[in-house]
Amino acid sequence: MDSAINKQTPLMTQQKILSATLMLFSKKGYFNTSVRDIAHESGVSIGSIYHHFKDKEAIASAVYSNLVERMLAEITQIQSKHIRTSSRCRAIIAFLFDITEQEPEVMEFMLYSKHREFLPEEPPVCSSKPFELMREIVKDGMLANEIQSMDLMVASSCLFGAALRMITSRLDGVIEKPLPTYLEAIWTPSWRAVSTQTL
Amino acid sequence: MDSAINKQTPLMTQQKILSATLMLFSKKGYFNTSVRDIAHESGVSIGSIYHHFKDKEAIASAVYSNLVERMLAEITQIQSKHIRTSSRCRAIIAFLFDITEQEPEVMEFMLYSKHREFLPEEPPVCSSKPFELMREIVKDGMLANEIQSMDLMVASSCLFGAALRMITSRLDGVIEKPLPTYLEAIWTPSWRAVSTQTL
DNA sequence: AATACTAGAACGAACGCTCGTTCTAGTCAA
DNA sequence: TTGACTAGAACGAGCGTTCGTTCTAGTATT
Repeated sequence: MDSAINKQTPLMTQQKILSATLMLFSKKGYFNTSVRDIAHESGVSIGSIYHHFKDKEAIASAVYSNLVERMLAEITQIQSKHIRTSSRCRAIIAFLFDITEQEPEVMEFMLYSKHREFLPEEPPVCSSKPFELMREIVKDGMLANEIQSMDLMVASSCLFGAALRMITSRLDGVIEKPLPTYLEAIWTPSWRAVSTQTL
Repeated sequence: MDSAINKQTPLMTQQKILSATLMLFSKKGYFNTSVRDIAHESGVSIGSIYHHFKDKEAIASAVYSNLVERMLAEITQIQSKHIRTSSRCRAIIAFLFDITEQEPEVMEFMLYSKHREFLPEEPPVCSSKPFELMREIVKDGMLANEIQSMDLMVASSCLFGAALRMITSRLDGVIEKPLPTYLEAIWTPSWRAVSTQTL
């Protein structure tokens, strides 16, 4: 029981299913992707897919919560590595820009798909934990007097709205250069918008 | 022909179909709305629907281009009524906030649905005419030295990103108060982000 | 070591249902 | 009577899902 036997299959199969699903969903969307497509793309049979997941929605749900958890972990780490609010928020935007370039499917699926259409249970993205944490960070920034005191939602939108807009534009193919190119250009005015300091 | 007879049906039927469709699409999404649903909601029969529109996609396309055209007209008018860039942009945000409250379906459909999934031909929203016009206005603002000179996409994202984020948050039900309440709160930092003047 | 047994992972043909679309019949104004 | 319009039954394709089965590996028994 306690021996280190390598069972090759139980989690690996799930992973294959999940990553194929993320790819297909971000490329074609939930409704244009059939379970057969997932089977074909992942190399896992339909029967096996249904052995591991209750139904198509459960696959989507697993993909989604994996990504949310990963985002949360990353942002939590950023929070602990930086002290000043400005460094924290800047690092968050840098992270979001990087991941948009390296794994566009992730961002595509997180920001750009209407989860409510196929995950009726799930709350909207912007009330998910990572977004809540971002607002938490902004709130701390106000308490520390780094950010002007104002409505929390307003401040968060001002700080991250521009970056998020750049991300969706990039995913739409409206921006040609990689996002990290624009990090400074976006960060300076974003921070200027809410900072207590007049630059 | 030129008499004032009220033919009840020719355009009215199309309008009934289009407005029922907008309502259903924004509530349940394209794929969760069947043509039968549209028939039932609009009070127009399936046969009649297919008499007026080639297929389901054509209905979606008509809804979409109607909205885009309407937006464009509105923004064009704003452009001509205001001279300074700041007034123009502020008025655009005010308009977007108003329409979000009065006809949330419109904004829901324009901003929040993944058109590429069901309108493969259509370019993404942010390269549609209204958005282009908004960028045009920003560009003029830079030439007039009202807005700091920087990448056009960056400036537009900074100016409108926060407002757009507020809109999607409101549509998601994360914000309880009507958007126009926040107009000043959003506008001040948004403008501060890109203005040439240090406030 | 050889055998019998068990658990669960993998498989894909088949099912039933819903969808978009077509078809045929009917209505009404000119 | 004609032609634009309406109606809803009928059709067939494609979907998500189920099910009976086979395959694989680990375990217990001899």
